[in-house]
Formats: sequence, structure tokens, C-alpha cells
Amino acid sequence: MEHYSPGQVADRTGFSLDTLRYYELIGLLSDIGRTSGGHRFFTEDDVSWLGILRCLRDTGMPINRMHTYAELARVGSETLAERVELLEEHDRAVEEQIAQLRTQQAHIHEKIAWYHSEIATQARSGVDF
Amino acid sequence: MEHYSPGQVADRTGFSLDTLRYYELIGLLSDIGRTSGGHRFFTEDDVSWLGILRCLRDTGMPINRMHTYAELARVGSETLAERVELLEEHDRAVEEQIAQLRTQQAHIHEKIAWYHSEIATQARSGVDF
DNA sequence: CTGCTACCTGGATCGCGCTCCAGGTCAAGG
DNA sequence: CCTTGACCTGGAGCGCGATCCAGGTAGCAG
Repeated sequence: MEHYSPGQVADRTGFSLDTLRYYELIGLLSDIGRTSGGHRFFTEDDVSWLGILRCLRDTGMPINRMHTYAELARVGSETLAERVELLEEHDRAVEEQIAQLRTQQAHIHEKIAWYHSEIATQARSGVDF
Repeated sequence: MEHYSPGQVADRTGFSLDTLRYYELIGLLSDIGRTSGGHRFFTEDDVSWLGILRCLRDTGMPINRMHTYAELARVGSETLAERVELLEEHDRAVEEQIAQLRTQQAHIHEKIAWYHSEIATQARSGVDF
């Protein structure tokens, strides 16, 4: 127990096998276990770390930033403050991103409303040939 | 008046000169005016169309979707219904995107809170060498 | 007319984040 | 044992959305 094969981890995290290997390659994952035959196995901790990566990735954090975070985590507890700062900065970026989306969405709404009135006008003028 | 040089349009829309040319090339812009010498000039309509493109792009619409929209717009008023439908679908996608971001942001908040408590604990235990 | 900047074209290149492939090895069920 | 499917490695390739470049022309201020 507490060991997962690459395939199981792919299923649980939604990352592809290739992505898992890629993440290890570029240093987002480290100290991934290996069987005597060279096959990877993941621990519960690895899986929850992947959960964090997924969350950061899905909120648009670039890989080099995730890499910084991973390196801080690797160092140990003396980097807790730096890590929380990085997350807080990212949180602000996410907030900003949402605000931007809302603003642009408002423009889309205006455009949609304009289309509706245009369509209504067209209907009234009897254009249906 | 009512004519803008590529450089002016770049300034006003925030798209680079290269991007303007690229958008024309791939069919997001059409019937862009040319001087006798072959230099482009943009009308007020072109600029506002670019405003729409910017809005769609910034909310994550892929180019091939923008292209569909552009083609519908090119056809004329009989595609109004299709265009509004496309925008409404995109609007739902944006809504979804925001919801996703909020969900993931909540996880980030949890993580941040966890870090703060961890840091507090570490402070209490007097680790400051 | 001269200079100078803005603009032109076609095509190559980039950065990101994977994704795919060939050619092989491992490991578990029958 | 043997098969079969999951996994391994190194490296090439992809899709998107631009971005850059070389070598040349337009067009305006002085």
C-alpha cells in the first residue's frame, strides 16, 4: 500500500504518463521511487504534490515558476516563508486574471445584447427571403 | 480622417504590427485598405473589429473559433443568429473558466493558510538558528 | 532632392508545454 | 515458462500564437 504505479497516478491526477515523466525530467518531481527493474512508483506524498502542481498549472502558473516553487520545497522548512509568498503572489495574479475575464465578459455581454436588438430589428423589417 | 496607419492601430489596440499582419494573413481581418504604394490603412470599423478580437482572444477563444466568427461576419446579416450563438457559447465557456479558477483558488487559499500555521508553529518552537 | 522612419513581403524561428515514437525491458496471470 | 500489457529511455515532433529577420519600398519633413 501507499505505492502507486505510473498508470494509477495518471488516472488519479489526470496527468498523462508522458507528462509525469516530463515533470520529473524538468525537476517538478524529484526522488520518485524506482523498483529494482527501473519502473517508477509514487507515494501518497507524490500524489498530493501532483495535486498542487495541477492546481498551479490550471490557474496559469508558468512552468519556470512552478520550478522555483519545487526547488524551494526541496530545500526544506527554512523556505516556508518564501513559498507562501510565492503562492500569495500567484493568488493575486489569479485574482487579477478573474477580474480581467469579468471585464472582457461584460464587453461580450454588450455585444450579445447588440446582436439581439439587431436581430429583432431585422425580424420586424420582414427580411425573410 | 478615419484612417489609421498600422503603427497607430498597434498603439490603439495593443496588437503588434506583426500580429496585425498575421491576423490579416490568416483571415481574421479582411479588406484592409491599401495606399497606392501598398501600405495598409485601417478604418474606424477595422479598429473596433480588432477590439472584439482582443476581447475574444483575451478570454481564451482559440484562433480557429475567431476565424469562424470572422467568416460569419463576412457573409452578412443572415448570420447574425449564428454569431450571437457563437458568442453565447463562448460566454458560457468564460463563465466556466472563471468558476474553475475560483475552485482552484480556494485550494491555493487552503495551502496558504496551511503555510501560515506551519510558519507559526515553527516560530513557536524557536527554530531560528 | 535627400534623408529618415514607417512600412512592405516571404519565410524562418521561437517558446511553451507537452506528445509521440522506436526499440527495448519488466512483471504479473495462467 | 510464456505471454501480454505496462513501463522504460532518448530524442524527435507538434500545435498554437505569434515574433523576428533580411532585403527592399513608401512617403513625409526639411
